[in-house]
Amino acid sequence: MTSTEWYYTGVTHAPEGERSRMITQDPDLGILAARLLFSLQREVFARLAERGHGEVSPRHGAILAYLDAGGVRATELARLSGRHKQIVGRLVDELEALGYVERRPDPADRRAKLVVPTERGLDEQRHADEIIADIERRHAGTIGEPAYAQLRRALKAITDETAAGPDQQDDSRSTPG
Amino acid sequence: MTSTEWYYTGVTHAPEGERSRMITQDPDLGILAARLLFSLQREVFARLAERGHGEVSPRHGAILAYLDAGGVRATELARLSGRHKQIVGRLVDELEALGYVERRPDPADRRAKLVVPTERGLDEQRHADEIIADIERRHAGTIGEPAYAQLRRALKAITDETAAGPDQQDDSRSTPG
DNA sequence: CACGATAGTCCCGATATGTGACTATCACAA
DNA sequence: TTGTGATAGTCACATATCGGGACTATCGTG
Repeated sequence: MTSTEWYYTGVTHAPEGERSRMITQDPDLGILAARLLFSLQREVFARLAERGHGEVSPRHGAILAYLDAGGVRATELARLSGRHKQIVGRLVDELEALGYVERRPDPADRRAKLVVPTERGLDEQRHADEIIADIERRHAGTIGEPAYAQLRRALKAITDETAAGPDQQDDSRSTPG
Repeated sequence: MTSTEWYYTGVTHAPEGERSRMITQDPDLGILAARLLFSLQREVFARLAERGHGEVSPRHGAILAYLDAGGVRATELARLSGRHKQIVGRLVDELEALGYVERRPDPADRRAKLVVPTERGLDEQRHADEIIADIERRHAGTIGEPAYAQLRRALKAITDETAAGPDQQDDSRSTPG
């Protein structure tokens, strides 16, 4: 989790000298999004560590989250995750060294290589999926199932409005899996 | 925007070879949070740049978001933003060089210094507030005012459950100020 | 007035990211 | 079948960013 940025607030007309307090009481959308993301990252990777996956960091989530058993090209991973292909290459190097993925030649294109999860990589994915599902269940318990379902729909609708790429920094550097 | 991490997905039981596609169709909470945060960051700082504040980055948001006219101690900013105090010190150095803040001695404690926004800093805050409010209005238009109000309440309720500090990376590196 | 804690800063090393260039291969068309 | 421009992946270098340790000044308490 190299969390890398902060945000702002839509607090309206805070009286002088009270801004920092108002922001903590009525945080803007950026702060809410950041808290949601980083708290999720913390918990997911802490729990992954307890389950034998202590060497992967949120950075690797950009790769792990989008792998599937059939293999995915690095370029595709870059597109999905919104990272530069050089960075994807490095992350794949690291994951390969840790035994989470393998590179195989793509039979359909000799320039390309498929990034394929190993059994360990698949295990990490399963654990990460479980952990996130568990967190989501907890949130559903906090605000109620219907409210949580609506929250997810609303987030999906809002985020579908915007696209993103390497120069648009879409991604979810937050997904571990 | 040095966005720095990605996340995972709670996709349940994706059939082999279909994971990456399912994730894009039904992204997990981490990916949703990341997209929300980074798209907001991109837009806020792009629009701030158009309004004469092109030299501040999302990193500075951790400071700018929590300043108020009365001044805030660096330690308090570190606590609010979840960054280490060394980093806060550096960000304040940068903002001071750019003319957004000043350091003044704290009359109540000769060890401490108050970080006080200059007129330029206050201008940035006002613009950032307006931009975020505008984005929030757009989102409300997309999913409806009541749904958006509920989204905000739900996010607040969920994020209030978790605290965060320098070693818990709460913050919202996303807020510009 | 001693003692432990706190505010802020400096220094250094570790981490992470971005850019440019390069090779191999592909797709398409003349 | 050969030439051309585009694409996949990688290497190397520069830059940005962060984290830990240590240090000074000051506080607060007994």
